[in-house]
Amino acid sequence: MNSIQTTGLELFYQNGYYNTSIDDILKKLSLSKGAFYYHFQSKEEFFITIAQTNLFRKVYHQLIAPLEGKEDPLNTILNCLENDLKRAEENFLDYGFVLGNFISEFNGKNPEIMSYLLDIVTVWKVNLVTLLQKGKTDGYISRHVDSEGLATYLVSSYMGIRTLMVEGNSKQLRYQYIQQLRQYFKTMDQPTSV
Amino acid sequence: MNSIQTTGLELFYQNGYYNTSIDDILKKLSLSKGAFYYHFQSKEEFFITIAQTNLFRKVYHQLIAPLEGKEDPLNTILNCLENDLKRAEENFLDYGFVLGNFISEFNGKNPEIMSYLLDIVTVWKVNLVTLLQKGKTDGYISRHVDSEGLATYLVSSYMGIRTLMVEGNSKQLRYQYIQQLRQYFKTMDQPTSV
DNA sequence: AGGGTAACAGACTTATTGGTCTGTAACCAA
DNA sequence: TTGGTTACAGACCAATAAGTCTGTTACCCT
Repeated sequence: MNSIQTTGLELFYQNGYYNTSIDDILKKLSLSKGAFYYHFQSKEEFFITIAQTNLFRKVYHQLIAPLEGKEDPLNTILNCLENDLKRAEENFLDYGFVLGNFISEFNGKNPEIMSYLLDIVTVWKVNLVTLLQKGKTDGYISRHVDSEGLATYLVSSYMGIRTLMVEGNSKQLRYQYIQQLRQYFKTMDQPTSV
Repeated sequence: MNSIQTTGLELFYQNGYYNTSIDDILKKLSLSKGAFYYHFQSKEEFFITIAQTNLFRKVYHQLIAPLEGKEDPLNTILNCLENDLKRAEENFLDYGFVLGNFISEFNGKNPEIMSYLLDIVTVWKVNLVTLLQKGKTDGYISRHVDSEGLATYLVSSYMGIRTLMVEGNSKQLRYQYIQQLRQYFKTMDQPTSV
């Protein structure tokens, strides 16, 4: 059932995987154990299903899709990240970056789940690299920029700022982060007149 | 007992707080429940003690102390971060950035513990800001640099890269991260000849 | 020596966990 | 109508959790 997955991701995100019981999810939906184990083999298989569908869809929708079909890569990336930070900020309760939270939770404990999570990161990064490369051939970005390195840097810094933003002054953090990124991007602009 | 705290932090770091039982810690030390509850009131109070002493000491030792008494701030910071990434890389099993892991684990679940963790982040950030400010007055850093913003950016990006480095190619990630940081820092250098 | 206390040992309690199993209501084809 | 399958309900089970409680050492002070 789709509602089980949706609620599952929601609670796993809020409380963490190990800290969320099947009963918690079922209670919220007024369902029984029988319902759950009819559709899923185990808690682990359940989470993997969620990761591959709901979680991936979420990341794609928020961080990859907004990049498609745009012209100026650096500004597009900047806007995409800023929008996502704003969305997190408006959320009364923000629990950090979903993907990042799960990665740090499963690291060293469940290699199989880890690989699925890191796959999602890879897809995100590959999309960034592709966009940056295209930006270079299109003359938006200076050719001496290391696309791979920049993508790594973007992903990591974004994961970090989302982790930090759980404290109070998320607005200021977002402003500072975007400002620094903008400053950095300036050094990579390829003046269109060249 | 100090060994309980040391082992406690070790296991909490490896498996997470909620996924580490008191028995796990005691089994590793061949101690009994009585020993633990004689020294600590509860698991929570135990962790808070660890956070305030062992965890803080660790962060201070690795990320703050190496900055003290140095001249050139940007290069000092760069070297400090690079050394810490190398140390993480050499660790056969790396479990990410201790502080970052705990922050994402306790977020939304235990506000009290969260505040202690965020305090440590603040101390780190304040030290960075102070160093950057000093760098400006000493003529190492251009005056138009936003120290607060840069510190935020450094902390967040470092937390993120440490989270990412748990996958296989940590060496490449470290290289890319440091390279990007170096590139960024170049734009802030104040030529000493000016 | 002996009384007292600090520093434990470990059995026990209660609550919660993931998972199993039997039962049952609704529906659909023949 | 009936037989069977789908989609659940919920009691039950074994394992594990944090925390309690009653001992029992070892040592210090007098």
